[in-house]
Amino acid sequence: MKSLVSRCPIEEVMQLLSGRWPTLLIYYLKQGTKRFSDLRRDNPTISHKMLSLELRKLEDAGIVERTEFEGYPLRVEYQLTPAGHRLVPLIDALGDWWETTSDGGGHSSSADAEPVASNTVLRD
Amino acid sequence: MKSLVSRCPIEEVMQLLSGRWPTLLIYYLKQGTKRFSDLRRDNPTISHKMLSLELRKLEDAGIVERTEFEGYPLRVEYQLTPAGHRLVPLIDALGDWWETTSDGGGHSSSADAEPVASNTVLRD
DNA sequence: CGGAATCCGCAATGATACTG
DNA sequence: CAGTATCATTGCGGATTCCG
Repeated sequence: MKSLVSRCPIEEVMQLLSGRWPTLLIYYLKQGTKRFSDLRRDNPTISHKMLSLELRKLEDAGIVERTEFEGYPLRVEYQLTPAGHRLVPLIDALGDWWETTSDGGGHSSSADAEPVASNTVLRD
Repeated sequence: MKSLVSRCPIEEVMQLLSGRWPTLLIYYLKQGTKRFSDLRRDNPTISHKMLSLELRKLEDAGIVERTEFEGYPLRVEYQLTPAGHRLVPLIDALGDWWETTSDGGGHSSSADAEPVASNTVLRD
């Protein structure tokens, strides 16, 4: 999905949030400031490159703020911007909608649903 | 994005809504019952095949209901299910968030933002 | 440690033709 | 009109390597 088809804000947001990682990263960032390697630990399956790319995308969109510490070894921290924080409940609402829609087994609800990417890797 | 990485509902919803078309189709379907060709008119840039694929995906997800009329010429109508209707405001909220975030010019707000895919094609 | 550049395979997408 | 099947193409996403 490279070029926009309409000027519709919905399409523009989806262009930003589409894909497996954006919402997941936002989710983990919700927990507070994270370093690059922290996020890699949170999502073991994302490649070095993808993480870097996705973070930049979110940064450009003003959802994530990047802070670089020049020392050694290089160190960079990421955190949600206010806009990013405002986005969180909307994403949670979608997750909530999904649970109440797809099944009746609400094992965990919106604000507390915990991704478990760490060890549960489901491949086709 | 084929396989899931976590059992997180957020990731599952995104797997469904990711891409350019799902949200756009839901948006147009919000207006009421539509035929296949109506939806093609709404989104001139979607291919015949894609529309068919995306509609099936939404149908399988229980967001869209398909009604087939056996007469001739063949005729099929699509409409949002109750679950689909519940999803609409959530998507609108995202569009709303985008507008208040990316700029300060709130020219139109959530429930009334109108996609104009019909003629405004922006390529990179 | 964090990130950019490169190469490459595969899945998603699009064009076309065919069926009911 | 609506949908499927087939084939060609694109570009995402992953592995690797080099730079700061």
